[in-house]
Amino acid sequence: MYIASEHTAHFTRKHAPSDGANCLRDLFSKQPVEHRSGNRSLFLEGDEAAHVFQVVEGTLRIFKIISDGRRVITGFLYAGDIVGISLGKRYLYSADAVSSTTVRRLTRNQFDSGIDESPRLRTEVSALVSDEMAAAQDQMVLLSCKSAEERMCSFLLKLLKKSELLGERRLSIELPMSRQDIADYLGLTIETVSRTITKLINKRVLRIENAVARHSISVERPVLLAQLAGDDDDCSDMRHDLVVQGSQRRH
Amino acid sequence: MYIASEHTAHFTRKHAPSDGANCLRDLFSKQPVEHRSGNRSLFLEGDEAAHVFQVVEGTLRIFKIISDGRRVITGFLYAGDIVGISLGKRYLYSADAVSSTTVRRLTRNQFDSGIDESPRLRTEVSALVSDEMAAAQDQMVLLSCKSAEERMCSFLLKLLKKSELLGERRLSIELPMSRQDIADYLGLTIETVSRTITKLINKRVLRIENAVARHSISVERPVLLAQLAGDDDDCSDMRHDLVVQGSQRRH
DNA sequence: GGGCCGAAGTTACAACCTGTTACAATTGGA
DNA sequence: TCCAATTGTAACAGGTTGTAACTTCGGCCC
Repeated sequence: MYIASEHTAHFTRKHAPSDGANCLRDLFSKQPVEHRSGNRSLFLEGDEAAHVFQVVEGTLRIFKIISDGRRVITGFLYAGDIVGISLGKRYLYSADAVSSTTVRRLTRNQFDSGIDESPRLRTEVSALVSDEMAAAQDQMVLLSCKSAEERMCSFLLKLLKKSELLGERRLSIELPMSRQDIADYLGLTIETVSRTITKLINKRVLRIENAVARHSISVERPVLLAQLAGDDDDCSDMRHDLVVQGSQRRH
Repeated sequence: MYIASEHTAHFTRKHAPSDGANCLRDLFSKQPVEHRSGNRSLFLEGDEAAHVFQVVEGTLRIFKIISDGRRVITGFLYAGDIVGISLGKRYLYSADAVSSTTVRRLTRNQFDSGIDESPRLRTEVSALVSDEMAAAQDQMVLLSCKSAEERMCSFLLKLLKKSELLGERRLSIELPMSRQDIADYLGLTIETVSRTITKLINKRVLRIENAVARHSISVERPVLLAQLAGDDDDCSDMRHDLVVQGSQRRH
């Protein structure tokens, strides 16, 4: 199972103790780094889940190919994230590098025996799996009933928050993946992604950095972006009052 | 976290040993059964994850309420399934009963100490979590790029397979949930669900049982149903050849 | 350096699916 | 029986997609 960044990647870094294997990061630290270019995949859906990977640098793409050849990207992984904690025997999805990427790997046995020794690591793994599940749920909500614009804004907002966590001061987003990748992740077509970005630029929400063409975007109005994303954190305020039967219309 | 039925529920039943706590089912067996009618929920999203539940009979509904009041159902749970193995501190979603339902419950502590004692139970929990993740991935694929008809057929096919596992001989499906529930689960509107079912009846794929109105459906042409569902198990055959960049159109 | 070429991205327009709205039909309980 | 809730049907509108252009970018060769 891949790990859905956010809190977790952050978490992994923050609690870094001196040595031993007090956090998952330490487990990987002695492994050699491997380099991956765009086309060779780390593993394929259905392969025996022999390894667990940690992203050192770059971006990974987690995806499934369905019967008619279409691709569904179920997640992206960034530096610090861990992938392959698939508790089953086989990977549930394929993984390859979006751009030039370096990873470390542990065999399943190394990983399992590593976490067996330490209750602390077990807790960390549990937290990672839980985060991954939460990310999957959020993605289901996004795909269930958000418009193209809401999806695009949610996606950008997530990237923005991530770059803020990493200590970026400017409101700029690096998009290592292609428009096609974004489309396959958000359940849209490449044209809709393009059109939506253009619309957001016209609304003065975004601005294209002249630098690296269209893979660097600056956010002019982050507040508007958050509003357009439309996920006010699933309204954990208005809970106990209305757990009514039907939902409103519009999907 | 809820557990996504299929193999798992089956698994839980099959390996039932004599006594002790050799499988998760045994952990629950001594707990008293509780009855739930439609409106009182088991727990709400954001609540402290204090309990783990096992469905004894009936059907549960797992859902989130988003900011504008819409409801997204992320899963249904049937007899034998386990819900609430949320490894985090709080539930990721709400749960209530679709129809009259009975459950057993363990406190988080009871559950945790139960599985801590037995490596076998830990393995079982891992498998359940893995299955849950697989179900979430499948749902993402469904919501990403399937048409209304494909979604409806996938849903019915899943229920059909479940009833076959339980030893049903006739090709009939019981739908305990309402059309609105199905709509919120498949990311459609109630009208589209209605239209699609009507279309499938006209195609002689389905037939309405005159009995319990529209909550009992018989499948006339299961093969066609499977074809229309369009998930040829994510084409695990055509793997190693084309892991190409872009996907085809149509989402 | 200049020009050709392909890949990636953008834009325009028509077509289609689904959501919206409104109303009818059926069911089940008061 | 009436009434309310659920479900089914139909016409319409709207957003997203599909198709097909065009533009931009980057690499390659001369």
